[in-house]
Amino acid sequence: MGRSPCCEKAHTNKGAWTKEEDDRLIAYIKAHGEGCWRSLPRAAGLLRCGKSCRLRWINYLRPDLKRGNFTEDEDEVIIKLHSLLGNRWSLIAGRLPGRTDNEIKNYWNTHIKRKLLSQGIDPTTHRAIVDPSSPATTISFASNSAVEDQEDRKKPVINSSPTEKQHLLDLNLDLKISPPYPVAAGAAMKNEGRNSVCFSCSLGFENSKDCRCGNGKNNIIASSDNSKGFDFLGLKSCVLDCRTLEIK
DNA sequence: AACGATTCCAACCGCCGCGGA
DNA sequence: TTCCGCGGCGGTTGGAATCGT
Repeated sequence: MGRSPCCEKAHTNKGAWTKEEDDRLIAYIKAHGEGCWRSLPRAAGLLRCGKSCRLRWINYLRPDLKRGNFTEDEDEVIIKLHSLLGNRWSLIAGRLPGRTDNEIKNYWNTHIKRKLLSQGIDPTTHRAIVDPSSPATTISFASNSAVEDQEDRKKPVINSSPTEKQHLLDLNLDLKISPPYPVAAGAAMKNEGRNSVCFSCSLGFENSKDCRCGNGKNNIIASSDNSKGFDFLGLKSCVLDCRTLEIK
């Protein structure tokens, strides 16, 4: 039994897309926009399954895609976000304009994994690979009360003292989203002068009466950075306030 | 030049969550 | 409340391109 296939497999092409198929897909989406992927192939005159069309469009044909090598900055952002989000490639891609989840996933598997391993960092846990014969070292992006400087807080903290090691050894980087502490959030906005958003806005409820940050349309305050899309989790600016995340 | 090994990435597969009936 | 269809996601694969011998 099981789920019915997403399309009639007997009459669909597979494998690499031809120039003609690309042109048809582009022309159709330009004329009608992205929409019902299931019916798109037939409407566009393509012998492809809807999923295949969607993938081709999103990963290759979309006009806003940035092609070419990843920059050092992008590398850093990917590593940082991966340490926080794990293999949530679509979330990571959402923070890198012009990059797709598939592209980032491939890049991670082919480049970054190797790069981290060569630096002695486990790409899965983002911890230093422990050599049983040497003292354990832990790398953590968790907020560190001993490091108050904002810039320093964004850098990984390498701990190798036995006491700190004990404390952080079982740190689980699985994250849980929780509302920011009102006072802390307010203070953060006031002190840091950056574009933080309240929990309502971070969830996309920018019209909510609960909006406290002023980014909502009910509280129109000039916001240069957030004019395009909202800053979910504060990751757009690559500044993730650990106070809004609870580390298990 | 030829061949095998390795790397890279586009595309596929199957599962999951959401929303509508 | 349950079922079903759909879109989206992450893991995996196949084959082209590149490299090394």
